[in-house]
Amino acid sequence: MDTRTRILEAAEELLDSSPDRDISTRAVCAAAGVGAPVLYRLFGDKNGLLSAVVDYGFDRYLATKREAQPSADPVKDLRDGWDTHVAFAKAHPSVYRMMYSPSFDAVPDAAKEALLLLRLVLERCAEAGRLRTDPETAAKVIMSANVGVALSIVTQPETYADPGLSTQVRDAVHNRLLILEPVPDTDTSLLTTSVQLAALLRTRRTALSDAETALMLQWLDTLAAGN
Amino acid sequence: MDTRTRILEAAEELLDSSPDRDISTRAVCAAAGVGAPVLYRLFGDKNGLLSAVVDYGFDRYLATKREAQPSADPVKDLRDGWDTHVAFAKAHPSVYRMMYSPSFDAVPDAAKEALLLLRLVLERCAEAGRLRTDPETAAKVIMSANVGVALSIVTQPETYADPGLSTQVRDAVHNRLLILEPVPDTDTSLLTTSVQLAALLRTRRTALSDAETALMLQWLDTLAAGN
DNA sequence: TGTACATCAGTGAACGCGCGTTCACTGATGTAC
DNA sequence: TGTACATCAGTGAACGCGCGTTCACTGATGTAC
Repeated sequence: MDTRTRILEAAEELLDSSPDRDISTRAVCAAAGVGAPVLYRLFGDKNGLLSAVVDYGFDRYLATKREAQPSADPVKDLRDGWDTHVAFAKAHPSVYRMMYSPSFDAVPDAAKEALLLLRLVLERCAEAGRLRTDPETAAKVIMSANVGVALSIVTQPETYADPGLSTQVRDAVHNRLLILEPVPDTDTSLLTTSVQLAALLRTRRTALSDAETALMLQWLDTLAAGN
Repeated sequence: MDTRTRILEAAEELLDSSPDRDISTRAVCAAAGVGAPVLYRLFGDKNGLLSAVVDYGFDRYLATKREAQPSADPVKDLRDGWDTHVAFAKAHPSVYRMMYSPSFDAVPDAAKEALLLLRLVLERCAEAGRLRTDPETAAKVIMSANVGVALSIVTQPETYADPGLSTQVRDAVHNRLLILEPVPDTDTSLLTTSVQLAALLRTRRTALSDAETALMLQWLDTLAAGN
């Protein structure tokens, strides 16, 4: 293990055992067995060290995501992805908190890559006709709930440690966004949705003008009749 | 406003504008216009001050919860409770983060009271025959998802600020835990149907032209966002 | 192959500032008699 | 009502430690000739 990694892991270990989630560069150097100037040559300053700790966390997190081979069942992959996320949070509590509830202003770009990887799985679900909403929105819905569960477990284990909790939130969210049986007839669901929306438009006041509503109803008719 | 409150609000304001979410007692005293010894007489030490800031946050949070009169529809109260939670997080970002993702080891007892108040609403839902699971579990499921959405909005506004997101996560979780009314909430079903149809239009070829589809998607957005 | 020199990861020791915290004191207010 | 005294929220000024950071230097390694 090179010096840089040794310092990063020492920092992470100290963060995990620090009551106030703060560390001194001196303690990190002592734990890693190096003099202070080494840390400053490698990381610039304390902020540089902390950013590197977060990056190192995301590296390992994204590595677990990337090495997971897509299976034939994208919905299963989606569930596995949720569980992997929670497992990472449990394994690296301090780093996870810095990743998703950081002390800095900005969350690093790696968080966006994590969201992107989730969206890719959801796009596979969509292609399989299993997704109810667009992948972009679904990714944000799932990610925010996933982060919530993981942070709750990490910050309030005595209340949220129950292993069934994560599964329940996961399935609650997933089952709302996904179509459970892989059988839906696409045209029918276009038909059904169009008819349903038309009924709502006819009976409710909405944000649309009368003219817009009229034209929309006409198109909904087209869709409902459509080939 | 008494000195104690003035110090607490000065501390909160400084926290909100501090890039690294940390403050010095000196800066707090300066902002509150008092000498340092006053802070130490009132709060003991810096940790005492920060704990008091969190407690003060929970005080105001729980106050909004308590003053909300139970309506005839517990499911509506449940939805309102979710929205109140998110609104508080947006209004007090730093304090909210200390409340639900604190730097200390322990989350204060007030967090448990918040969970209890949520459970009380759920018990009313259960009495009305509207709850699918036990209130205790449902409370944890809802709370962890609610915290996730709120923290995502607060820490990554550029990605999660979309006001529809919170509603979608809320409804995804609620609709799984609750038994829907015979007459479902109009706005929600308009939202759901619009989003659903938009997803279909984006992924399928239909009888509509590209131009028609584009305009329709725009209107569906309006409906989904709509009042 | 041997010598001279550049490179660079490392060391020991100190600097000095910002910070949490405390000391000694003041002035206003309430109260017993 | 007036006086003496306790209480206590406040002040100005300093203490001193921990911390981030840097200085001057070393010893190993690679490389040109």
